[in-house]
Amino acid sequence: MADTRQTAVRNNLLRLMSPATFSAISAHLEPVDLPRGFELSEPHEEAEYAYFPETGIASIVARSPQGQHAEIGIFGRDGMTPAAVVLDAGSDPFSIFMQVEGDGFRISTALLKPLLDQDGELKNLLGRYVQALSVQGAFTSLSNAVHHIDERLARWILMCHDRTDGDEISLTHEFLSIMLAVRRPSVTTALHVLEGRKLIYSERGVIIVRDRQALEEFAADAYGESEREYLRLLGPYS
Amino acid sequence: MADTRQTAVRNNLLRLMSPATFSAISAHLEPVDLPRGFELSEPHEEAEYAYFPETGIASIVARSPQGQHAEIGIFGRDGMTPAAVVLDAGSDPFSIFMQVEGDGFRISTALLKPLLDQDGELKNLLGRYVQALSVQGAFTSLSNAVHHIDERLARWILMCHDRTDGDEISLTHEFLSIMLAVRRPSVTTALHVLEGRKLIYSERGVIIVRDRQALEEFAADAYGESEREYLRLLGPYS
DNA sequence: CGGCCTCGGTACGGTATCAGACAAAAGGGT
DNA sequence: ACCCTTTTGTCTGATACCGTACCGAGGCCG
Repeated sequence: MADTRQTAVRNNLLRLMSPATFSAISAHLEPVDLPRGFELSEPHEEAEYAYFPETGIASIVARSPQGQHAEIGIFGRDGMTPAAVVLDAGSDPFSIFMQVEGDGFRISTALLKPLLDQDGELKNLLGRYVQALSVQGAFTSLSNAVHHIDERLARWILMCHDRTDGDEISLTHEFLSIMLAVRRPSVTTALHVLEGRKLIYSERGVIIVRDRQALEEFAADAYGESEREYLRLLGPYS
Repeated sequence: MADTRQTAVRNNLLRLMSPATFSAISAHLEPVDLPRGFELSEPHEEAEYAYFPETGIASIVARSPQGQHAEIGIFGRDGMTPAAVVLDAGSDPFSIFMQVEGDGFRISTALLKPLLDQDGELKNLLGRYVQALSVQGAFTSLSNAVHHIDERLARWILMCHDRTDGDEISLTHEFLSIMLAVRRPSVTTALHVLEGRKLIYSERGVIIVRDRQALEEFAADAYGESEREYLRLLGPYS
């Protein structure tokens, strides 16, 4: 996309690049559709492309040898993948896939890597994003350890809401149960709790945020720290 | 410590630096004692020094606004702190402190930063470590979500054992309960389980690994993934 | 030795969540 | 319109873990 203008993109990392860096990169950016379930990166495999979403939400999921899994982070227009390319690590052991469909840009990692090596400012920018992502993972870990399912669900809905345009998030209970690493019926009852408090509407295949602020109050201890860290490092993204 | 020879250090990251990089750094390394409880870095504060432990174990702990806390990672001679300096992030929101006393080296972050900026190889080395650390955090998160307390305890003992010289690890149940984010009596009973299976001895203030291999088998699904990732990125460290 | 403080063991009731199964409802395709 | 699949709601019993409290045991100090 040689003619993509930086002010027109929505991905926060692309927006934050210096004009010089952006023009060097944009020559190689291809727009891509990111349908639900699309694999941005597979565990232990070197990714061919780096992705910068414009819309939609991606999940990063860790899987244990015996097949247990849990989501350790999400990102949308606030981020990119793979972090491994920023850290000279080649691959990482996670599944990264689209959870809410969208679109974005991709660039071959073979092209991105040399750009990173010669452009310290770019490397620092993406480094700060990696920090934000890993802080998000850390607070997910804390939340998994100490918070109840309904609070974790509220946190998760808020994080998705931050990354979408409207108030609708379309996903099934089944899917949510994987993200939160709980039973599917536990999601159903937790959603009923949030609905009973008039924080959300819940319909088949879709959750609608009804009272964002009250939802934040409900999530209380579970939501906010990693968002503050992102803000400090990279500014607001919506 | 201008006369520190690279082959004599035990910290794996220092060992892996190129001789040129090491000699540039070693001029500024000061040896330091790291007593139990020593704060390597405080939340939201820019660290004055970077630390490279030679012995002992440090914990990285996240705290929620309401004061809940959980350990998200540990490191000893396999690592360093703060990761933030590698990622141009200034600070991070965690408490990092010595959990098992030891010693190591420190270098002023003001001196380390310019070295990182001009030495891409060094930045990549520490970048790979940051990846290893964040993978460790991710699997901690998974473990918090899906594994039982006794398995998580076994994992945790194994991770400490990897980073110490003998088979003894000295810490109290109280301390362990904070690390695992569980009640203190839950630690007591979980330790009894491991002891009953003859995997460890447990005495006042100290845990002794008795059958390392069986302990790994017990931890099974909880232990190993992040260790494999470290090995891939940075090799063995003991 | 006696006192004290830290640390570890145990007990009791309560509950969040699990495991598994089943049934009702909502769509989609032919 | 119908069937068939996907998604959601609900039930039943089990259990892992919690909050709290209390007591014994080990180590340290005068």
